[in-house]
Amino acid sequence: MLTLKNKTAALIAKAVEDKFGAALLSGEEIFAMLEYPPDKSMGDLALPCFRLSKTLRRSPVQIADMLSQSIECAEFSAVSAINGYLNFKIDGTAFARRVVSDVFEKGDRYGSPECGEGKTVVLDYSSPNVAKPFHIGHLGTTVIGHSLKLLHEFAGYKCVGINYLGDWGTQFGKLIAAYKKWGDKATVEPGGVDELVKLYVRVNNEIGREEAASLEGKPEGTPKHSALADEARAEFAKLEHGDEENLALWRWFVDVSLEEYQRTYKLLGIEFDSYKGESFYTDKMPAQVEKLRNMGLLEIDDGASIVNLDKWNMPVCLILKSDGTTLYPTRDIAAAVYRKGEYNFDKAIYVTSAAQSLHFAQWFKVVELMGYDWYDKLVHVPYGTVSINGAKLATRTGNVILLKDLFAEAISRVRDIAREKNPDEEECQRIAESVGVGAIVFYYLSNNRMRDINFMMEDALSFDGNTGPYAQYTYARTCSVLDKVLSECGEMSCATLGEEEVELAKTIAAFPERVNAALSDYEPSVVTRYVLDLCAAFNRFYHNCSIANCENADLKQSRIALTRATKQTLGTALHLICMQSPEKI
RNA sequence: CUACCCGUGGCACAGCUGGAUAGCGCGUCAGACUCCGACUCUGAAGGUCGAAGGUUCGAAUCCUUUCGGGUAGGCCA
Repeated sequence: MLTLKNKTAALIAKAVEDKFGAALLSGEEIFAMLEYPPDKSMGDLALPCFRLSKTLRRSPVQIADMLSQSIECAEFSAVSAINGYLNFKIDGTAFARRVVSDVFEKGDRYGSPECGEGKTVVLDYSSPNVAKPFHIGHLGTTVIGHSLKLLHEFAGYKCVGINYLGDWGTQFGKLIAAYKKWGDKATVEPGGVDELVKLYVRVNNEIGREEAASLEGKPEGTPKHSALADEARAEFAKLEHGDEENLALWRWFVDVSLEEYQRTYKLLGIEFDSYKGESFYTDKMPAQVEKLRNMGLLEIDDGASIVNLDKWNMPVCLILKSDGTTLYPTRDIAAAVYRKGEYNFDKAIYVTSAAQSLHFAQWFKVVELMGYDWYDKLVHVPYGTVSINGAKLATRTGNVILLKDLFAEAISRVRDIAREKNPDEEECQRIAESVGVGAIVFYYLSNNRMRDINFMMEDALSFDGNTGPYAQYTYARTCSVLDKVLSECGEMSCATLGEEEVELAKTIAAFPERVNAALSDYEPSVVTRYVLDLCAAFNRFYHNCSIANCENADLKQSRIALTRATKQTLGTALHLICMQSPEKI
């Protein structure tokens, strides 16, 4: 459709020139004005002529009339003027033939914008905090981030997926202190992150209790105190100074956590190229702080070192605390500089909650002020917050869903259904994993990423309507039909096609521009919605047209070809939103 | 207080570089399997697009104001 749109725009531009003299409008201008009519009975492509009436000094109705008479093209079965709109109806059969052969020719590259050749993009996403539960709040960054990676890979970019682990900070002092007090290998080894979380919660509660006790009976304004908190600080200081015991414990905590996260990543089909977390950048920050200071960007305010961003209507960006220690933005800047050096990226994408938008705007600005000319290659991709069945996420009240539990639930539901049809236990498990996890991913990626998501358990796990299982089922159906006609090649014939077939071809043809939109808006949901459009078009076609049982031999070949093209396109589209496409369900 | 994001049928969401009767799913009601996998398809009911102004030939879409919800705002990340 894209190329047809181009061609149409050129044709119109020429017609305008013929009728009104001189080159009044360029093909690009016309291209931008072309749109898809709301109702297909009006046509397949339309040019509203209202805006042209000023430059062409005619009424829109007249313009449409005049142009309709002077445009001829084999691709169109009709060009008509209606109420100031110039409508084009394409020759469906010819169009479908072209689309399908295009799909066959490009294969799994069909739909790629091919705009990333020779370019590198670094994507920072998922990035869980070590020793903390990996819950539904992390689903957004993980799944949006990975989909963006797949989209960029599809476009030809070299991609580097970075899991910027939260593996450093005072919380490790607390954890180490807690472990030394109450923990042991025998519980943490099998218990994993859950055990670490228990220790962390316990140490925090204990510190809170000690602090409250320290205030009891004391006059107002007495600073609170906790011996355990002091201990935790001391443990972290030891860790920072390279104490071997603490370092070993820390590494172990990281490994235990990562091992567990990997299970979730594996279910999602995600692998990262780098796991360099916060700890990696600790020794890279001083150089950047020094640079800031030398450039005179740093101001001291209340003892803290800040960069003033008044001019850009933003609050100050904190670089160093009054005790001289670093902060989040400091580390992000150091990490960005390091990554630029390491990967020389053409784009660095950060997928985090929209709650961090200000933070990113601030440190991006600081990077610019530091004179790094690649500051405009930094992209923050925010997304809305998640609530569960209408209630806010809260670890304290227990209103959280761990990702591993959510997936386990989804998988078990699918497995129950799959068992009824499939006796092979191993295959059931495989299917259950891809369909169960796919249901959740699809549900999540259905929404515009900026919208706050209200995670409705029942909807997420549902199989009816616009769901992941529906999409995968449709894919499996294309496979199943093609299985029946294995021996036949299924090339487009000269048979005249009906409405459902042409509609399907048009939907297949729309894929490239949807991929383009998803890429330029950093919006995977565009692909998700495309998947639904394609499934709807195919199911309608499937319902109304016999494929394997079609009696007209020519028509049958065309229908098989359309089914092949659907399978190819749907498979690619599903892949782009982190979904597997099993051949059988 | 300031900034950003969101506000579309009962629910959950598309549509937003302005364009022809505002779409899809769930739910509700009514239909369709001697037929390639019914996790399917067809139809009906249901909306003053939060509200008010403005710009325009034309506004869910742009501007202003306003209401409601969310998030953030110097020593957390």
